[in-house]
Formats: sequence, C-alpha cells, structure tokens
Amino acid sequence: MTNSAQRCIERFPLISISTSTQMNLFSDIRTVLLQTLETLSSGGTLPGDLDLRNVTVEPPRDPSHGDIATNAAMVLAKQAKTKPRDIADAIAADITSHSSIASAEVAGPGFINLRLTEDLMRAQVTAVLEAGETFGDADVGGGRKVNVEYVSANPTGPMHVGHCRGAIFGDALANLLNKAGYDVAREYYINDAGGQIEVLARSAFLRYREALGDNIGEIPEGLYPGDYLVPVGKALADEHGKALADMDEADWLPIVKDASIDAMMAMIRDDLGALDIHHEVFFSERDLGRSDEQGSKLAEAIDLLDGKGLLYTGVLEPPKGKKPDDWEARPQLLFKATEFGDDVDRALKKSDGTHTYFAADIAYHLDKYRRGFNEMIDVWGADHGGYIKRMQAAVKALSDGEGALDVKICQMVKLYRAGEPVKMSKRSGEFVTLRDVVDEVGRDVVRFMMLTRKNDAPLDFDFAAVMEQSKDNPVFYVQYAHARICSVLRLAADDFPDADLSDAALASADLSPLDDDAELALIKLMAGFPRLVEQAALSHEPHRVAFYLQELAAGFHALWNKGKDDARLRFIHTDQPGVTMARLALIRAVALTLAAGLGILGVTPVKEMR
RNA sequence: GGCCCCGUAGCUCAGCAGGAUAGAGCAUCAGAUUCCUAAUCUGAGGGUCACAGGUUCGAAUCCUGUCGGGGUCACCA
Repeated sequence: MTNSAQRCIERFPLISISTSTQMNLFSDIRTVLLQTLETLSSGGTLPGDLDLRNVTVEPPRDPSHGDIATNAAMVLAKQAKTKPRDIADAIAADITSHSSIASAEVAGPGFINLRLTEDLMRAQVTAVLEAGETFGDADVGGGRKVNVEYVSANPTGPMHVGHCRGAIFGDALANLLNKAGYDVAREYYINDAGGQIEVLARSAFLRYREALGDNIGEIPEGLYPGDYLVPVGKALADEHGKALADMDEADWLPIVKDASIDAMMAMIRDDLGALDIHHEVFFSERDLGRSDEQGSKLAEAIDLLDGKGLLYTGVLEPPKGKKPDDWEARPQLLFKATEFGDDVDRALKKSDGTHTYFAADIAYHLDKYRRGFNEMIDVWGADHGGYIKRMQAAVKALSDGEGALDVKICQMVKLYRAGEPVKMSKRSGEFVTLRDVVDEVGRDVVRFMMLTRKNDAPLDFDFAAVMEQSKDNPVFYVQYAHARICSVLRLAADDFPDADLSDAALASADLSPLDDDAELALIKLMAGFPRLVEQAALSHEPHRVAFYLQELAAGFHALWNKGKDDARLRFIHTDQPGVTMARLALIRAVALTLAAGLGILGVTPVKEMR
C-alpha cells in the first residue's frame, strides 16, 4: 500500500485535488490543509520534503471542539524539529484564509480544531441530492480488480443457516468494495472433487433404485439421508430407466455424480437467490484436474512451485500434544510453507498418491491470480481458521509476493427462539436451513442482522427479537427512519400540490433556513458517510456500515422529535414554503444516504411501515 | 503442547489507520403524545478497557508475557 506512487501524490497535494472526483468533505478539507502545509513549506516555516502519510483529518470526539480536527502539527513536529504548538499556530493562522474555514483553534498537545462555515455544511446537502444513490462512491479502489470468494458450500445438500452469515458478509463486502471503486468479482468455489461427492452419488443412486421400486430400507450409516435426494433419484429413473441399475459401479458413478452435483448446485443457487446473492463465477474444483493440451491446472500449479524449488518429498512430524492413534510416518510431497510464515510444511499429495484439497486450492488461487486478481479475499467459516496461514503462504509463493490474500473468518451464529437456543442435530436431520430462516423473517431482516456484528465475533440471532417492531430491533429502526422521511415527503406533496419536490428541485433550494444546531449536526453526520465507506472498504468490514446507519437513523429520529418540543423545527410549514423546501432537502438527503448505505448491505429501503 | 480469534458499563456490543474527558442499545430511574407514524425522543446513574511490562509527545488500539473463554491441529473437505 505504501508504494512510491502514493507517496508521490502525498507530496504534491495539488495533483491530488485535480484527481479527486468524488465528493468527500474530509478529503476536501485534507486537501485544504495540504495546501496550507505547502504554503508553509515554500515560505520556509516547514521543511520542503515532509512525510504526510500520518496526517489525518477526522471528526473530533467531542463535537464542541469543532467540526474537524487534525493531528498535523504533532505528526510533523519531529520532522520539522519544531514544537507542535508552534507548527499548529502557523497552520491555524494560514488555513483560516481559506473560504471554507470559519475558524481554527489550537488545543491540547497540538490539535488544530477547525470550524467550517455553515454555508459549506449546507452545501453538503446539495451535493448529496445531486449525487443521489451514488453518494458515498469512493475511489480508494482505483478501479483495481479484487476477487471475493464466498459461500463455497459443499454441493452435498441444501444450504443451512450456518452458511448464511458468510454468504451475506461476502456479498455485502463485495458491494462495499464496488462502491469504494474496486472492480469486484464475486466467486463461488465448488468443492466437487472429493470423497464427499462419491458419498453424494451413492446416496443419490440409492434414491434412484428407490424410484425404480426397490425396497432400500434404512439409509445406511455414512450416506446422506436427506429427502432432498429423492427428486434426484426420480429424475435419474425418468431419464435412464433401469439402465443404470444394470451397469457396473464404475460406469454409473460418473453419470450419477454429474447429475447429483448439477441438482445440488441448482438448489444452492436457488437458496442464494432467496437472499438476492448472485455470483458471477462458479469455479469447479474438478475442472482443475481435467487435462487439456497444456496439462491440468493442478499439475501446472505443482510444476510452478516445483520450479521455484519449493517442493520436496519428506516426512512430517506428528502433531504435538496429542498424537492421532493411526498416525504413521509416511513420505509425502510437501510444500515449503514455512518459508512463507506457516508453522509446518504442508502436504500436496495423500498417501495414495492423489492430490490433497490444499493442492487444488493452490491451483485455484493461481488461476485467480492469472486472471488478473492481485487482491483476493476469501470468506470462510470459523472452523477453517487453521487453514489461513498455509493458503496465504501459497499465494505469496505462487505470485512471488505480488498477490495478496485476505481471509475473513465468520464466527458461529447461535439461533434462539424467544430466548431459548434452537437445537440442531445433523444426525437426526434436524437442522435449520437457510431457506427456513429467510421464509420466516424475510431477506432484509436476515441480511441486516447478520451484519450487526464484526465478522470475527460470534452472533446471536433470535427469531422473535428480529421481528419486533421497536427500536430494539436495528433493522426496524433504520427502516423506520427511511419510511418516516418518505411519509413526510408524501404529505408535503399534498400540502404543496404545485411545488416541484424532485431531487433536482430540492438541490437548487435555498438552504439558508437550515441553521439549527440539530440540523447542522445531522448534516455533519451525513457528510461523514463517504469517509466511512472508504474506511470500511479498506478494512474489509461491512458491519461498520450497519452501525453507521443506526447512528444516522438516530440523528434523524432525534431531529423529528425536536419538532414535537418546538413546532418551529417541524419539517412542513404550509405558510413558509422556503423553510419547508430547505428542510425537505435535508431529510431527502438523509433518506438518500440511508438508501445508499442499505444498498451496500443489500437491504431494501422501505417507503412505508405497515 | 502449537497456532488463530475473543476479553471494554449489570447484559449485548461499537470504538473510526495510536489522539483530547472511552461510546451506543438493553435493563434501572425521571420525563415528553390537542401537532409531519410515541413503532419515537430527552435526561440521570453505571468503567482499574482481563492482568503485568514495553514502544512514544500520547495506547482500549501496536509489541512481549500471564490469566480466562472459544476454535483448530498429518492423510478429510
């Protein structure tokens, strides 16, 4: 990230002004600050060659300090060999000459607290109305390609609720990166090559015989008992009649395998569709092993690592602590993962000579890298935490350090029903499917709730609580704010039948009536959205959007209620069209911001609550 | 035993690239409804940021160690 090109821009702030197209109050003010620093540099107050990377422009924790605070003086003190307070005084003196800055105060160890002009704050409202749902679009991604791989559930049955969180997290992350200016690909890796697929095929074959009229009795231990394979068996019977039953296993197995995988993937796509999740690429593990003129991708990946001298045949130590009963020393083809930060070297081939899952995954990530994805993000379940280091080691190795893999681990979701844990047992087939949850509470509720915790913290999901229509329920709370605004706009249209209340008209309204502290505070909060999008995107944390939306909704609800205490602050005044237009512009901008944020989460902003 | 994640108010959790007096919701207590959806809002009390060191102008945040909780640990996927 800290490459020389970026530093170059940092050192020539005037360049970054012209390349910045998105509206972002904080980066705009940072630009103003950098201009001041340049002025001080050329005037000799500061040295010419400053490292400005740690100079931040952010909202002060205490709003009474001002609108925006910067740590510039403290960061630069050492480089300039000057006391922070002296630098701060110089900056403060110069920066107030800028038309956007109402005042600058030096505080504490050298903070500079800036107060912006009310006109500049009000201009944010206009900018939001002009941007519409593109408000918050950023360019931190710079159009770079990033690959987000998520869900990747084994195609052996319907999706259960455990898959839900990773699916939604990955999808929201993809939306977020897209909004932040990345070129995003959404990808699903189909684990269709392992032993579990044999089990799936045998289970389906049993259902096929059942469809032909055979008495199959109990489903044997080790096969999948679920009813969802019954239609697969029936479809096989319809298509092939008795033909498969007369074949040797070696002949029917590939046929049944293909049919089963196709059926399972159709089911999974359908489940994902219920959450409005649509991947662009479904990548098959089996395809990695298929040979074309160049040989298989799997063989190619192994050759690549071998060519770098990173493979050898050796014997791994038994795991420390507890040694498995069936452990035996055996020579295997190993990858030198330890050279790239992993704890031990990792096997690429099993004792029977076939390749490991890890080998296929290396080939898969090599393929992503070769498709131009230098940045890759994988979303995995908590039980795969131990797999991160080796995969990152592999990506480093195969890309000579050029590719970056971030792995986001989603912790468990615990289901509750009115406070009581929902019991699930795989053996008895009593598990809650993803479809069950969506059908019961709705897509928007599931999506929002799954994003109300950071990904690496466990999450409780209570069916009763998430359906509650009260402020305890964050989904409802945010939706209600949006609906309330829509309601006001509907009423205003009745009160002012001749007025043009389009976004364009509101954008050209005179906003000078917006001068109450609560109104300006709401604008400030709204103006922070683009910055939030950037930071959430850079840290790969979509949950920050969900928290921000709750804050913004709270700001709106508070303003609404101020109108109850003080009638002059109500939004609609039938005798004062000018004031009304200004306030409608404000709340419409808030609605657009809420909608933009909900759009990242993949939640529909509703226009009314019933 | 190794590795990874977590430990912040009574409870559930935020804490924004290290910043100023650590925040929100729930719960508790006190209030607001002739009025745009009270499905909401306002205020009060509540903290040794698990513990101990270190890094620096400054640490809940970064580093090391300890304690506690969870996950994971050749060959499966």
